[in-house]
Amino acid sequence: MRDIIKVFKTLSDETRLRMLNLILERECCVCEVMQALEISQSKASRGLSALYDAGFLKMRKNGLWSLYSIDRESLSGYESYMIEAVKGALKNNKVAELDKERLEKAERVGIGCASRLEKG
Amino acid sequence: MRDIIKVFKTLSDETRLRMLNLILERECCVCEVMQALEISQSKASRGLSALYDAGFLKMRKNGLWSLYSIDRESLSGYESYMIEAVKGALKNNKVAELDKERLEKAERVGIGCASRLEKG
DNA sequence: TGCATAGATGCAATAATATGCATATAAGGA
DNA sequence: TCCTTATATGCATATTATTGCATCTATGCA
Repeated sequence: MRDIIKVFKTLSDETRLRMLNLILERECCVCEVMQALEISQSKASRGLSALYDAGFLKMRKNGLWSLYSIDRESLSGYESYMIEAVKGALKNNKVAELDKERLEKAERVGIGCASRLEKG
Repeated sequence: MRDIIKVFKTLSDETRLRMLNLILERECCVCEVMQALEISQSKASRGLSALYDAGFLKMRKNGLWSLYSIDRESLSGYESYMIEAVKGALKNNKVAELDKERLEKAERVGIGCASRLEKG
């Protein structure tokens, strides 16, 4: 029971939902999430680690950067579904769309940053 | 976005999960829920109305009794799935099983009480 | 070895939730 | 009309969550 409560608690916060939705686009580092969502560094870091603790995200380190992405392999069946539900709920949502637009334009703070890696 | 946050918030509480799980068995009145879960009357009433507000339950009045049941017809797709997830998560859970045992034995407080109606 | 940088975290303030107790409401029956 | 009973709710308090700020840690590079 604890696990499912943790999952629901983690998802019952707008910022964390927006983060999850954003990372469905692609792997992100903390600095990109904070820029895309226009939130503080500590808020971004804490939100991501909550999603990580609840089992939604995996993380890899690359130099100074922490790169978070959906943990597709380890998601339980119902967690996968929750993600779909979130995706559906944020489809065509203005806030979520702006988040994604800002992600495109996020400053590439350093070479280890997710988007920079992606573009070679 | 608000709706899904409300759904997640509502489900991120042990008492309310146990209530939902209990009502999956059958329609219940407030007094049965309080006996089955061994909680106070105000806690039972508030928990049920939260589940109602989030769209999981429907309610009908019968005399003095408020009878709550799963609102199968009006559930959105993802809400139905959440219910399945809760059901799965509480399967074989000791606490949840005790809740159901106590529901069987719940005192029939009056003729309008759900279980009494059911048994004719 | 020392500096710069990305991210994590302790602490304190604030906000949001949950809960008990007392009381209100509404319906049935005397 | 008054009394009883099941449920709902206002209020005060307790509990938990969120967040900013400052600071710490770990890594890379000069």
